[in-house]
Amino acid sequence: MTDQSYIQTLRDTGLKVTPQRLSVMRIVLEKPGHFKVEDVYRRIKVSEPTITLATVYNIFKAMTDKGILKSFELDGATWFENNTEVHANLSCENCGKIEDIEIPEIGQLIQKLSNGNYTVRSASIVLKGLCSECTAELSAK
Amino acid sequence: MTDQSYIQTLRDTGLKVTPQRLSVMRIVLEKPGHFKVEDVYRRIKVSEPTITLATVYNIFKAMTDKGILKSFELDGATWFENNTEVHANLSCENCGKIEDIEIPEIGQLIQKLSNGNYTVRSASIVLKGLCSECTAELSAK
DNA sequence: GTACATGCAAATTGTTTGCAAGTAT
DNA sequence: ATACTTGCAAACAATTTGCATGTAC
Repeated sequence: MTDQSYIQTLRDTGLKVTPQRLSVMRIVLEKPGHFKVEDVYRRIKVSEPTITLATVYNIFKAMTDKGILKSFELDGATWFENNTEVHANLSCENCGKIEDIEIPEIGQLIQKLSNGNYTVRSASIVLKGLCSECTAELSAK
Repeated sequence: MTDQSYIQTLRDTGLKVTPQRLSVMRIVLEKPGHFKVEDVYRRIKVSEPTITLATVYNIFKAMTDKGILKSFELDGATWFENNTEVHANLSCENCGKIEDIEIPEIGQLIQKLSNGNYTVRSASIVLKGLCSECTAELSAK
């Protein structure tokens, strides 16, 4: 991903282009991942010491409102991710990693709800257990 | 539900029977519902003024650990419910109500994950949108 | 020039902790 | 008798707010 594409995304969604937003985007849009505000803030602060936590909060909120990111809550904190498709996030109680699980059927089930008696605008599916790696490792013994 | 059944539940799960726990159970096990610690605390405090928020937190944690309740996070707070089956909670952005949605297939999908490459110990499915009532009302116009 | 974004400090909200005193078993 | 539970106050973590200054468009 290039800065040009980030700038395009901001323009497309009606957000102004600022160095702070580009800094955040370089971290959270570079590759699939899960991010906490505090962590991203600390990473950016190294090269841009004037940035504040409140600004990073603002940026995450703006990007989520515009559909660039998706958020979910886990253990008292908000996480952000660039995978905006309906999917499950599995939090591994062994290694701490968060793993995306694509479950195409779930997207369809939720779609079906929206065609029925409900209106569904967002879905957060958070699982706790063991990721694929830890499941394999611990059942191997 | 009777106090006797609550006492039984506590004994069965290895929790001691205390007046504070019974007070909480009378509220959260009486009928299907969704509860925040703070709200339950305030309701109990009327008749038992010595109870503290920390105690109510303790009780919810103990009951959830024992599988009597289930929890999920929504808009920065933890909610508890007595429906311990896998289901979705839909938070209505119009009326504020939280509605249970039973989706039998989802339980099976998650079961399937657990039989596959993952180990799933808990699942939290939180939807935002419009509840059945508000969906009907707003599409009627 | 105007509306939007940032930086900063302080406030707020939800939750946890440590510990002494009390109580269930 | 012992381990668990409660009450209380204080601490903590995550997030939000208000406002002056700064910047994108």
